Amino acid sequence: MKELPKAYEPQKYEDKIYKSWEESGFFNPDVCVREGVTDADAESFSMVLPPPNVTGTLHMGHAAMLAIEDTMTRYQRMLGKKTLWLPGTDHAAVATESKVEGLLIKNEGFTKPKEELGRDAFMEKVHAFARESHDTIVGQAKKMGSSLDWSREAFTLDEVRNKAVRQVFKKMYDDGLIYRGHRVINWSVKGQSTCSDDELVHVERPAKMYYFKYNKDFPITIATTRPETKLGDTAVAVHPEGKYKEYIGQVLEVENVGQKGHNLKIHIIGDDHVDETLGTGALGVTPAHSMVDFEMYQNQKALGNDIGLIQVIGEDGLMTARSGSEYEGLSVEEARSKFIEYLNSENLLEKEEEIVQSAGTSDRFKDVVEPLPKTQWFVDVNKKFTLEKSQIKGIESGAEVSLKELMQAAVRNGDIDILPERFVKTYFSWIDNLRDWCISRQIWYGHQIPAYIDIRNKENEGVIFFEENKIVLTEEQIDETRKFDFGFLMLDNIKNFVHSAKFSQINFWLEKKWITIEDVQEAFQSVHFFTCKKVDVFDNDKDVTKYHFQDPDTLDTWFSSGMWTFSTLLDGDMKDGESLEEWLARSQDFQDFHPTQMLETGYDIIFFWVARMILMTTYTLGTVPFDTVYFHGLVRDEKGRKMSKSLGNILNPLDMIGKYGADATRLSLMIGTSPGQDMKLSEEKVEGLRNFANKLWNISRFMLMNIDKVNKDIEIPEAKTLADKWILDELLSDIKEYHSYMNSYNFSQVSEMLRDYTWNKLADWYLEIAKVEGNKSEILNYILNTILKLWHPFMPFVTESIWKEIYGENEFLLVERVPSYNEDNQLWVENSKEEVAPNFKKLQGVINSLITKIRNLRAEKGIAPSKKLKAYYKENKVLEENTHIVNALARLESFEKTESFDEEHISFIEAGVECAIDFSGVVDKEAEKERIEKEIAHIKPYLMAQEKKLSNAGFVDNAPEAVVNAEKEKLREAKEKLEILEGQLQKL
RNA sequence: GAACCCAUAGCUCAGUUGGUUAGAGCGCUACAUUGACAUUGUAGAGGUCAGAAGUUCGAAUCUUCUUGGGUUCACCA
Repeated sequence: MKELPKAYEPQKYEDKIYKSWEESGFFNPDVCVREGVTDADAESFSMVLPPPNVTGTLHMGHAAMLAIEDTMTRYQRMLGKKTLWLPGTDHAAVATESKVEGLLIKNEGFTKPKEELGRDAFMEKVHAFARESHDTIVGQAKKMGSSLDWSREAFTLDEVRNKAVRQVFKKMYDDGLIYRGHRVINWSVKGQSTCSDDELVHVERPAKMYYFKYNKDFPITIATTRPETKLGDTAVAVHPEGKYKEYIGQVLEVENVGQKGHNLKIHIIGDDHVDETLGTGALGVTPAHSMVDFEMYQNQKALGNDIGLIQVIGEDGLMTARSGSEYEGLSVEEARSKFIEYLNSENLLEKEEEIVQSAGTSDRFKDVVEPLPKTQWFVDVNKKFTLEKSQIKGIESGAEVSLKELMQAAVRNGDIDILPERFVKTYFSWIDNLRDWCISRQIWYGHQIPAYIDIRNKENEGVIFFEENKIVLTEEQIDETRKFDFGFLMLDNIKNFVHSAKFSQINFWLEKKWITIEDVQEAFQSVHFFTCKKVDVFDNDKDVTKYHFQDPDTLDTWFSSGMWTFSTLLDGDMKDGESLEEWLARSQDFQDFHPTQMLETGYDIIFFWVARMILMTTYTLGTVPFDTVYFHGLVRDEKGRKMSKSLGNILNPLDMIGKYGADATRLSLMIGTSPGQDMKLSEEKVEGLRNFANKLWNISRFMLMNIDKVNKDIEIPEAKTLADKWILDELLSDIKEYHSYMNSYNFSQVSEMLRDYTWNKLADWYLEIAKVEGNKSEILNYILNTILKLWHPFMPFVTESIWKEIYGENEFLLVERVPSYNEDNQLWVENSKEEVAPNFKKLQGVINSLITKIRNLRAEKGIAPSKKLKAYYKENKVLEENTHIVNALARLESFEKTESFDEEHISFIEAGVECAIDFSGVVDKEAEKERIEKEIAHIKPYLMAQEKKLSNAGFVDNAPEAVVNAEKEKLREAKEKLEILEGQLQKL
């Protein structure tokens, strides 16, 4: 006999409970084994938390992710597995840097923060922001109740991950998969950086299509929405078999395009991609400012026809000198007007057309990207390499494969399951269209590309790595270095150099005559560390070559997060001279927990992250990163819109937790949702589930008041009454379903089923009966323990709070075993369950409304109830078994005690009770019989016809085998169904 | 242009390989209320499962088409 407070107030319990979990150490599987709550030889379950970006705070999408993953984790832990859910955050390179830039402009009055602050000071701001953001995120994750093993927390940009990144980069470079290529890339003028194809968001906008000729004599009209780029045209592409084919191969000199003296050599080339039905049927080729045109340029080059490439737009978004003196320095818009003006004045413009165009926009910087030719780092996804060791189905160790093939094999051959299945199609169609991955970014925040350029190599291509940890400097190198007065450290023998703005640093290295990777690492962090490129800037007077220094490129953030499943499991620090393989081999966590079992994330990052993890992991390890991918939907507001600040429709998880508790917030993100389907969330839903949490609390409160002596480990007790049997049997069959739903990740179904059991069956029915029947201590104890365990993965706080209230502060529901289903425990005789159980409720309802009606009548007419009433109903057979009804009547009796009924009202109640009897299954049984008989009558003639059909030799011999088999299958199915129906009839 | 998803009660959504009388939550209506819980209880109303055709003994479920909404990718001469 214990008593809980009257209402559950989440705010009073949640922080305390989370703290107790953390202090217990049970989020850490090692502690669980050490403390004996998990068997040392138990199976392991591991999952990484998709690391949130350190760009701010968590939103509802993160909350959904945390809720689902925590539920998965807690379930696995309660199954007794060694369970690891590994936390971390993502530095989110571009996103974070541009966010900080924006904040500095907005809040601190900078206009160009990076320039104004300089590298060190700016990076300090970024790091401070990232730290703060990280702390917020961790705090929020804890508020949600996430059972993450914080002792293993990682960051995509910390030292261990950086070393892993450098190793994998080098491996890929050595395999020839990473290369430096000059090609057209997406350039954000605003962000002064490249963007990968996937980072573009296409935005529809109105545009004008201009039809024109380069000059009066030019035979072919072309069309474009970007006239200013036409100053850099080097070819016109026509269909090889089309109307202009006679021109193919000609080079037409076109003078004075756009301005006097701007002459172009236009090669007429044939290309299959040209569609004569579109535009003018010919295509002006601007290799420098269009990806498609660049490909044509490359194709021509491969055929030995160098059509040339003219870059007319610079990285600053302004026209270059190559566009002509009148255009140089103009913005693209100004250049466009000027060029159109020119075309008009020369009467070259044939037509203008209003069209809608979708423009590639940088997701991070929000400006329309400019395709520009640049030298960048790429990962070649088509090049074959030797995969030394492979555990992937269909790929032998030592096989020659490309990254694309690896990514395909991992999913196609069943090593990775993707749920819901339809995303498999999305995945493959993405891979089919995958181009080489541009991995370099011209920003400061991120993993610096671990490659250095030899400035004395004119080609700018001398990329070599630090092969050894420690490099001893020769006298020659030291002399060489001293020649440069701007702080170069020349590493001649390995063709590397380090430049530091801090001369003292360089001098220190020169003094000690050797340098280590750590020194360079340190330089990364604390001093300016530049790669440098030689540019064509000459000062003719002094005849001195000048060098322009450029900050080193950093890696696309997905390069490091692509390694997340294994980089997080690496042991502390990499030892000197150790290879990645050796490092992994001695990392216990990697041995224990990789591949992970589950990856749970939003479908919006299937390409960015999921695909890249598959790429990086299959390449590096020859294994898959995870066995199953589960995609949840995106959280939208109640009108189905994306949550965004500008719409002001953001529901903040912390607000929800504060108002309704973490359990309600979590459940609202799981109940009524299905995998991969977007979910609409409203505050009302959270509120409703807060009510449920309170209900659970009060159910427990009531049950405890009726339990004599609590027992944590109580076995299933004996059922004494029909009601006992019913409620226990419902529980046992729900346990069976529970596991089957949990194993197929049907969390919505599970929670609805549990809610139905807890609220509708247990609270509304069984507990009412228990009040009357009494003496149910053991059954109540057993049921209470069981539902708390079943609910725990979903509602960890309220269940753990109740558990501790009952069994004491030192007990942890967190590591209890979830009840398993056992066939032998099934108590109920099948038909009696169906016959009686559902009707308890309906009878109660009828009686209840009778009470109401009688009461109203009494009020109206002043009529008293009969004292015979109770006895009358007690004689009724249906009611004999149903003590609840008896009780209800007893209530009526006592309620009406002082007055009396007349005949009329007794018959009125009789009619009502007859109605109740209708509900009680007696009549239902007949109806059910009738229904089944009807269905049998429906199937039987079909069966006979089908059998006749199949015994007909003419049909069997002449029809195709597949058809005959299909007919046989249908017959079998129908027979099976008939058997089931007849079985049901038998029971009735 | 292509692929995918969605259309089921007033709203938000479930509905597992086709098979009972299509379900839940919220909302609504009526009633109850000293009780573990008003963050409550009981009951009720409300659905030609978007439309059409087909396959089938049987279709919300499978096929095709149509309509409306959405997402993603691509193209944009």
